[in-house]
Parts: sequence; structure tokens; C-alpha cells
Amino acid sequence: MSNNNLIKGSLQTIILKLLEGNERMYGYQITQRVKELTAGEIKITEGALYPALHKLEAEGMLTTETEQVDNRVRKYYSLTKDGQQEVSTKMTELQSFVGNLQRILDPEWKPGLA
Amino acid sequence: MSNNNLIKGSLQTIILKLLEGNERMYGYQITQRVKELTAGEIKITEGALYPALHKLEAEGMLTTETEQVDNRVRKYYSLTKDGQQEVSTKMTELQSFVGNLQRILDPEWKPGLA
DNA sequence: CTTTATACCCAATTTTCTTATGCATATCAT
DNA sequence: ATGATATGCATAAGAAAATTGGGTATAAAG
Repeated sequence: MSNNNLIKGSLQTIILKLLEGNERMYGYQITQRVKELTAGEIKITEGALYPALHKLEAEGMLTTETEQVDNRVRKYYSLTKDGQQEVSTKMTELQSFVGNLQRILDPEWKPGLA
Repeated sequence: MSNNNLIKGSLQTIILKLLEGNERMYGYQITQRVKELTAGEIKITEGALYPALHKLEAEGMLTTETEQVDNRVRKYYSLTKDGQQEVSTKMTELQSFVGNLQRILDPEWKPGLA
């Protein structure tokens, strides 16, 4: 788990969005899913992930259930009702931000044209 | 200059890219240009901008020339040769990151289809 | 004469991430 | 058997990059 960079603040959105599509996931699984979806280009570090998960749980966005698998502990996270709301909010914000970013960085850019 | 959200990590890229298209710009002008390009949705705070400009200058990406305009000081920033190189690097990194972000957040997304 | 705009700057604090650990089990290769 | 890799959780020190809230100064507008 190491070297990425760029756009602090998108980790929460990533976590919430993945959980929206998966009912429940555990931490390690999230790191693997992100690695898989980005062909290894984005690696969520555990030092970033677990504090983020704990924070989201503390804020009432996630609930947890712990299970024993092969003598190892697994902590599953699921969206709460508030969490489901928050996915939409965060996604809107992020997509809006990315749109604005494109408008600044690429004057030719129009939505819908790559 | 106040309340936005989400720009962590992209400010340097924004500054460099704007300067690439403008020969030289001064700080206040950058804040106005960004506001204009994003219909007021992204506002660069001065507390973020000036430290970023100074850092880029210290790193040799920018050079400055100060001018007197209407008894007010203006500090113009221009890209150095290293700075021009850096624009490409940073743009590639950012576009790559945004692509990966889309792949995580929107499984339907394909490059070139919005 | 106060607000708004122009124009620069800094310091304290907060948020978020990196880096480096620590613990524990299981599997695989040597 | 033993050391590396994988699975799985977690925390702590520090860096990086913002936010927030000042400060200085001129000029125009109300």
C-alpha cells in the first residue's frame, strides 16, 4: 500500500460510493477494489482508510458488523440512511468540482465531449 | 474570498496552467480568472493562493516582476523553463487521476463518453 | 464615512494524507 | 522450519495543503 498523490478529500466519496454499490464491504476489500478498478494506479493506504472509515462511522454515515473468518476478524461497513443521503451530496459536489476543474484547465472542454 | 470546498492538491496545477495560457498574471487576477471560468463556483482564497505562488517560485517554477499600477503594487508571475515542463507533468497526473476517479465512482464511464 | 474593489501578505489552526509501525493468522515457496 | 507474501485490523508522528481570520494600503462609489 503506497505512493499515490492528488485530490485530498475524495477518499470519503470513494468509500461511500463503493458501499452504495455493495451492501457491505470491509476495509481490506475496499483497498483491493480500488486497486482493481484503477489497474493498480490508485492505492488506498491503510493509514488513510481506517481513520476515514472510523470518522464516517462516528458521523453516523456507516454502521459496522464484525465477523470471524478463518480465525481472522473482519469488520464490515454498511451505509446508514444518512450515509445513503450523503453519497448523493458528495457525488454531486465532486462531479461539479471536476467539471469546474475541466473548465479551468481545458478551455475547449464541454460537458459531454470527453 | 471565501467558502468553496474541494481543491486540495489541484491548486498548483491550476496556477501553472493559467500561466501557460497567459504569459504573466498577478495573484488577484488569478483569483478573478478562476471565479470567472467557474461562474463563481470556485473561489481561490488568498490564504491558499499566495503561499502556493511563493512555493512555486521557491521551487523555480515561476519568476516574478513587480510593477506599480495606480500607486498599488502588482506582482506578476511567469513560468520559468522548469515551470513549463511542470505544467505538462502536473496536467498528465491530474487528468490521469480524474480518469481513475471516474472509473471508481462511475462504472459506466468510458473515456470519451462524457 | 463606510462599503466595495483592488492588491499584497502572514499566522494559527484544521483536515487529510504519508510513512512507519504493531499485532495476528494463513499460505506458499525454499 | 522458516521467511516472504497475503489477509486483516489498528494507531501515531509528521508533512502538506487548505481554511479562517487577521493586517496593510490605495481608490472609487454610495
